Amino acid sequence: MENKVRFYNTLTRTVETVIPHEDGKIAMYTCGPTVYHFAHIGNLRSYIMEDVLEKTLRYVGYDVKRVMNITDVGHLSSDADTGEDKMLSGAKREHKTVMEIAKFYTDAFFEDCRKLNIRTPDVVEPATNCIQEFIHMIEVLLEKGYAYTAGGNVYFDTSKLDDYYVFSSQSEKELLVGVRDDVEEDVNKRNKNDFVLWFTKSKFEDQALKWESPWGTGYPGWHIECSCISLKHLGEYMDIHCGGVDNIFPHHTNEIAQSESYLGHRWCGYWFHVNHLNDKSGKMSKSKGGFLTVSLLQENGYDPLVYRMFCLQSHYRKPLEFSYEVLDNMSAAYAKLIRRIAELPDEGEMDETAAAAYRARFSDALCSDLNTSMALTVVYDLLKEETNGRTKRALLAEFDQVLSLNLLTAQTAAETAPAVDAELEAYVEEKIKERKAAKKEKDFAKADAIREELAQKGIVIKDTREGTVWEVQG
RNA sequence: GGCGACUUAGCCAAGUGGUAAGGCGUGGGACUGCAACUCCCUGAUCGUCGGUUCAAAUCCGUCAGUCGCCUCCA
Repeated sequence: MENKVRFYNTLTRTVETVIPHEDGKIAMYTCGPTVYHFAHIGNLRSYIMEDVLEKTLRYVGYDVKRVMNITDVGHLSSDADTGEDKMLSGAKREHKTVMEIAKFYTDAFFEDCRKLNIRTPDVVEPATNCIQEFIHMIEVLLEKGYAYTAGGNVYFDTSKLDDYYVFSSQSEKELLVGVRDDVEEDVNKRNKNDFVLWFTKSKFEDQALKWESPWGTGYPGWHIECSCISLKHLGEYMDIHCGGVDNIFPHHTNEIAQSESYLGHRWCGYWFHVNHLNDKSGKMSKSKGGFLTVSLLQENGYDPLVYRMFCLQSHYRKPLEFSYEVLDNMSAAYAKLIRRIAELPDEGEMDETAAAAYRARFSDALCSDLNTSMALTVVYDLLKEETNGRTKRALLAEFDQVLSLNLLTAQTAAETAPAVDAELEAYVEEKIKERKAAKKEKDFAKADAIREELAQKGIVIKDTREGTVWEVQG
């Protein structure tokens, strides 16, 4: 039953069944955040979908070990040695040290993840913890002839590989360097796609983080960290490597080049890439600025889980366009869903026949290239199913292990309303009593006046079958 | 210029050869003094043109549009 999770493998460009290197276990790696600024909701889309993948694997019975790095050094705005380090510019912007910046934004990242019910990976490793490992790998690459030094830096020699462009059918000839105006070409490179493994030449006035190395004092290139950190914690064979589609080239391409050259054998068999969240003007990007964060959504009154649901109702390989209109749509859908579930009576005998059928449908949806939209449909179908509330609740709790939408534990609007003091409560209860009397005497004008009076104070009343209820509008 | 993805009702979206799931919204109805909640009903032939096939949203080709990558990016 385990070997049935299928998803699109960027390496083979087909949907494949995952067959792990070690039976029953999955070694999974995720490129973590660059902690020079807040993660925006587009970044978080990837982490949400990867979270669903991880939980799906666990749901069907795999023992998953997941590792994530934190890029706290070496991420230049350009791969030439003239680019400014993003950590450094973040520190300058906020008048803090690089380490303070890293700490602050790492914490902020995991706080966002917590709000979105994204599980923290089993291992989280900052790049700055692994400098010795980076140096070791670079030494081996130099020994094996896959790397060379030039102009003070160490470069990976892409011409030593038969198949550098593993993810596409592009050839070196077809790739243009400098199609964008702002890219500076590094004259030290032997081949246009060679990339830096170690920098010693730094033009930054205050490069805060530097380490001794056989090539001089300096700092690592961007790609080396993911190779080393994954090897350190997951060993020589990794099953699934995840990230956003924009990492396919050059980052993941370079990781493969380094890792397989270092190891001398095939490294990772399955590559899972999540497509971008766009807004009307195109890709939401950290470097473009003006991006949306989870905190901003909350300030605008949205439950972060509404955003999670927004992501789940789409497919991870499709570009998804963000708009407040669609988020409002989802907000209504989520509130309604939670309310319906909250009303399910916890009664009856567990209906095993129905449960088995729904379990099968649910896991089939997720195992079919992570069809989260279909998984949500299974939830809706279950709510409509002719079976008892206890069975539905039990299944929903189970499905929520993967969906993580707080299906049963989310609070309805009434429950999240601000607390009211006793005085206000007495006042409202009195008014409701007055209104009830007015209604009894068919004095609807007075009844409506009382309702309006309360509404002015932000109190909304509703006549339900069980009597009049009220809540303070948050 | 090269590579790649996407295009299904007002919006989101499933569906990979046999005559279109689901959600939100809209409209109508039931309930309610009214309203809200809830419940019921309500909608598309699948970007264009052409081909393959007994049969295509589903396969092939074409055109168009949108988006992404090509050393900042999830």
